[in-house]
Amino acid sequence: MMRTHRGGELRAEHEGTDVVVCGWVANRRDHGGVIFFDLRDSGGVVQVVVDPVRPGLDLGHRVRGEWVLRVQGTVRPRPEGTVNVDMPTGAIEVAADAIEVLSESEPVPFPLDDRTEVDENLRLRHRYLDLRRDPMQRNLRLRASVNRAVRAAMDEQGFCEVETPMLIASTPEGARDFVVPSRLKPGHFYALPQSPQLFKQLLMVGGFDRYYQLARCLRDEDLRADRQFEFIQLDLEMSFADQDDVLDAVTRAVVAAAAAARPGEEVGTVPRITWHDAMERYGSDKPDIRFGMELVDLTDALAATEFRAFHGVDAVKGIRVAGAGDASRSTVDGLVDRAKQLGAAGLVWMRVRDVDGRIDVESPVAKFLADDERAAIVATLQAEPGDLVLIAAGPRRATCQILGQLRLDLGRPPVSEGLAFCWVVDFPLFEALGDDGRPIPAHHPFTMPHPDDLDRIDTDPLSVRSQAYDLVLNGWELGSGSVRIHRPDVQQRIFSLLGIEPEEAHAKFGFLLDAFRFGAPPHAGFAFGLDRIVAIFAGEENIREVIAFPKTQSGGDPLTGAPSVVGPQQLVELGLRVLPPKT
RNA sequence: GGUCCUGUGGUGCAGUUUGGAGUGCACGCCGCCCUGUCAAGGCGGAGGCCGCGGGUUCAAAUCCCGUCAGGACCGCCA
Repeated sequence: MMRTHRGGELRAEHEGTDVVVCGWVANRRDHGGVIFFDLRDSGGVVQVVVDPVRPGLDLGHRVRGEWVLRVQGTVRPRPEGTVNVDMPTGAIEVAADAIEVLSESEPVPFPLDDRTEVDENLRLRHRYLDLRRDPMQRNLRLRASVNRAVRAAMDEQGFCEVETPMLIASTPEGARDFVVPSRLKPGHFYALPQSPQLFKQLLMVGGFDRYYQLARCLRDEDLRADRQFEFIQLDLEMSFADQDDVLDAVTRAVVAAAAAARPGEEVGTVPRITWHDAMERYGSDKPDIRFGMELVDLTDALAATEFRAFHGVDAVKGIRVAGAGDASRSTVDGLVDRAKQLGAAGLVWMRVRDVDGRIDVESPVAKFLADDERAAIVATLQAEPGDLVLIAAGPRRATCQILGQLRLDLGRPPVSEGLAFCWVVDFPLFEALGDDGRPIPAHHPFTMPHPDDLDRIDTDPLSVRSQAYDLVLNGWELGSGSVRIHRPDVQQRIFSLLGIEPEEAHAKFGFLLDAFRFGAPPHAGFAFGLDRIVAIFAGEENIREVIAFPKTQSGGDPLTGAPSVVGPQQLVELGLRVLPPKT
């Protein structure tokens, strides 16, 4: 037997026990007459005491950081006054009787303690060392417990886990596909799945009325702090289910995940907000509802104003920054610049003041506003002396989004603080009209329109809501889903509206449309990103911190050197020829 | 495709604004000393293509141009 215990799990109750522990030397303190090692294993760190004059133990002087040791010894209480209350194992130590060096180590290229912020490129090049560090150990173990909780929650609700293929046909919709050349059919390619979307709908037709999968998804788009080429989604689909059923099932899964990751932190009921309200109140379709500072509509209050910037515009909206009335001129000028950079024509700021018992505002534009208009602004925003008020005017959507961004700039807490899930429902079916006048789907073309809006689909498509919904946590979009169209006639209407000819539809999605001819159940589904939810649970701003072997922003892996060139023979076999680089 | 930030012994930083000898701090590494430390301590030592290339200059870590790498963001991500 290699070991009897994990050293990091030894406690006072083990006193007197003969143990064998294995691990890495996290630190050594060689006093000459006595040597201490901090031995690290997956359970934590335990102190090993070595008396180097004992036979066989003089090698203790030679031992260095990150050597792998097997230590046989006795667990004993630490002497009076040497207990370390900061360590879980601090009450005891392992008195070594024998030490076996299992593996030596060169000096490591960066410290493995968690006090030092190490260059990320260096961390990734030696990810196997980085993984030894406490934050990575914690994050990946947290991730595993989230996976476990999610699976348990899905199993409990009667979902059946089904794997779907990684090598599939490319469809031109959506993100850029990763493609894989076919050897047996040169000139033909597989695509790696952007999501199991079509397969899970086929599973519904196939009678698996509750499917889920921790699905690996791949999209060849530029990387970000919250986006990698490949990522994991909890993907699910339900037959004979409506939007409420899906929201309920997903809520149970994320609440279970939160309970596993953040025990003792109450998630509560997950609120629902319509897309329209999210845009109006937060200026975003992924509202961070952990804090207030909501957008307030001032259009009506200023309907009669003669102030040019507010006159005759689509919308005037404001936010109240509580207590920021003492912001310096350079600070507010910075906010104006920020707003302009975001596309605003300008930004009006007002310091709310108490003038002889009367609340009024101090602002460069105060003189252009009537007394009752200034009063209306203060009243509508419920502003108080000492507050700063920011007002933007212009096209409604843009104005909301600009103020929404300022709201985040000014008030957003660190992402790790608190857990505020919310559902955003009633998304518009179409995002906008394309250059050809055709509506552009906001989700995907299988999304069921809202039944109340169906009659406007031809006359006023942009006003049509869909049965699509997003899940948001602390202002991060975790995922989205929808009720699907399962009736060929409705699907045909949507396709023709989008300008997709029957032949084209058949070429792209023929297998799904065929399947729907043979008794397709009504179904709905969802998918949310595990990397993102785990990152937030872990208090990380960056999903690379919860992925064992992530890619850099330029899509490379400094550890393995991917992507790399392949040999000519490999290309020949695949029927490929590489073009010379563009000059 | 674009904007911005960063790149200095093994590591983390300062130095760059205002050009003047590779100058400094902390950690690590090597050697010696040391019996209760836990970021051990003391003494001594080694270690540099200032990312790379070009330019300006009497002189460049420092200014300019380009390039590479990492990061943040825009575009992109149905």
